[in-house]
Amino acid sequence: MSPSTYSISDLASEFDVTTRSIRFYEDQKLLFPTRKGQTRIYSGPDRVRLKLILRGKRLGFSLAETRELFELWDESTTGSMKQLELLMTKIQEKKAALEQQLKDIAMLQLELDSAESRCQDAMNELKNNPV
Amino acid sequence: MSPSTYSISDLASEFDVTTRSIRFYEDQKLLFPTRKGQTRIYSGPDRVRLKLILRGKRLGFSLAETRELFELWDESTTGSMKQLELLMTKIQEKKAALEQQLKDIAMLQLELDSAESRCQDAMNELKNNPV
DNA sequence: TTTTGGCTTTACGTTTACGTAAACTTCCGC
DNA sequence: GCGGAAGTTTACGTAAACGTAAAGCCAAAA
Repeated sequence: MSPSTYSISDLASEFDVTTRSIRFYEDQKLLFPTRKGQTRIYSGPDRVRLKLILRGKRLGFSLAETRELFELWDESTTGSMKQLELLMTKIQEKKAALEQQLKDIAMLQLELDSAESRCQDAMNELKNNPV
Repeated sequence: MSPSTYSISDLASEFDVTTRSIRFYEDQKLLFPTRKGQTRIYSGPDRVRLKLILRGKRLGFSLAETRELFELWDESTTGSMKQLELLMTKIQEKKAALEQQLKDIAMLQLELDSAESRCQDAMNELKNNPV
């Protein structure tokens, strides 16, 4: 079964990032591993956070954005109505941004498909009509 | 009907970017407007290029990546088989990257939906059970 | 004619997200 | 008990993508 704690290099190799990056995320208040002496110990939830950070990055989220979401989420457990409404707003914003991204991807896929077939045509032409 | 040429501020306002950015893209060999005296004149194809640059940016493409695709595409008209094959490879790579992005978005949408309903629950709870 | 608005170049500054090197501790196997 | 691997902190360096003056050209309006 999957372990319940991880070393920094465990996570680094699993997600293919450098330990430097992981420490940097901690520096930016995105991760809060516990310590055993000086050594960082990462829990299951820590690991999930890292996964979310990286997913966010692949989608163009800045670390600051991701941190803001984490903070709102964390505060929401103890939060006032105001806090909850703010969180809700941010969630809607991100959802809307993802919708826009889906559109962008769809457009780009069409263009790449078109480019692909033009490219294919050119290759066939070259085969049948060598210079 | 839509004009066939554009000033730099036309494009800047249409796409909501600064003229500084547009000039920077030119500096990075992504755009090649003609000149009337010193003033830049953008054609329809130039405008399309800018749109592609910005779409790429929203999807996390670096300017260098986008430029490489542009260059391969431009060279493909006069290109050898080698060139065409390289272009084809790059197109496949981008398509694969977009597929990954679709997965990331799907995952994140699920998580945001879940967060949204938890948030909604917490808000209802607060309404029915005020502190 | 002057001044205003938009364009230009040049160049240094800034933010984000790390890379990289130095110098140090801790533990593990031999 | 010693070397090496893996961890740590501190701190300067870097690439990308612009921001932000500074200083000047040029055409239309006042």
